[in-house]
Amino acid sequence: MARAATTSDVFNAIAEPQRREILVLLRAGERPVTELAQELGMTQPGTSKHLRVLREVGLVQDRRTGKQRLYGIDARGLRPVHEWTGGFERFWNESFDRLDEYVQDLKQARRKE
Amino acid sequence: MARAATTSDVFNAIAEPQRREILVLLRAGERPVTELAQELGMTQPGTSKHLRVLREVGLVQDRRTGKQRLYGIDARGLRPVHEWTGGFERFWNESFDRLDEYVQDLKQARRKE
DNA sequence: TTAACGTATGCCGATATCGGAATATGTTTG
DNA sequence: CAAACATATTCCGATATCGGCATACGTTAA
Repeated sequence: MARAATTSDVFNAIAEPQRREILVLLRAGERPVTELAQELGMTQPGTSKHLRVLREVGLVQDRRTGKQRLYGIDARGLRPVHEWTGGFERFWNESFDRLDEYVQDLKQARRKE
Repeated sequence: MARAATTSDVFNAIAEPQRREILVLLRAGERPVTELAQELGMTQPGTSKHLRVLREVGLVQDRRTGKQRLYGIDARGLRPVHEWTGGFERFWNESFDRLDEYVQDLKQARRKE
């Protein structure tokens, strides 16, 4: 088995730097592929492929206007990622000393099992 | 070029479900590989490999106690991910109505093609 | 209809991934 | 030292990835 398909998982979809960059660019508004390609410094087909992945996990939407196809963001899918990482917030909010303390506590609790 | 090495990038490291599960398990306290392997339902070598990736991006630390090697979390590296996704917060904080409206607009524009 | 434009898809090569099995490394105990 | 235990590494196969290039598809305009 190789890695799970990027296509099915948001975590995987945003593991790609260029795709993250696309999302950042789209935050400023809808854009056609060609424009994105230019801003990313990559080819149009390459950009189209990244957009496809993002579309399949639901992070972008597209709509046609004449010959153009405008891509827009739908970042709701990022919320689970934000929340998941948020579940670790105490690990960077607590001071180092307190973190150590916490870890010590855990150790002790575990010993009692 | 294939995908960037999991080894150098936190986004990539947490793209793997099993690795995310490891982090969740470690949130409750330090654990040796064998225990993690059991809880994940995977082999010890397999688990060791995931731990290596997590260690290389700095999300876990290990320490020796006798024959055992205890793995503990160091989730500070997740902060950038949390913050990056936080940059899109307004897209899911905006009222559903407004978002819905937006989506309806997109659909309608599409029907007109 | 045909031409021109914008975009998507298909094929390819190089590489990385994940999991399994066997084995190597390292630590403690007798 | 040797045996037992805990963990890491290596090799492998099947598959997925990303980027480039050529080309197919779809829409508009002449």
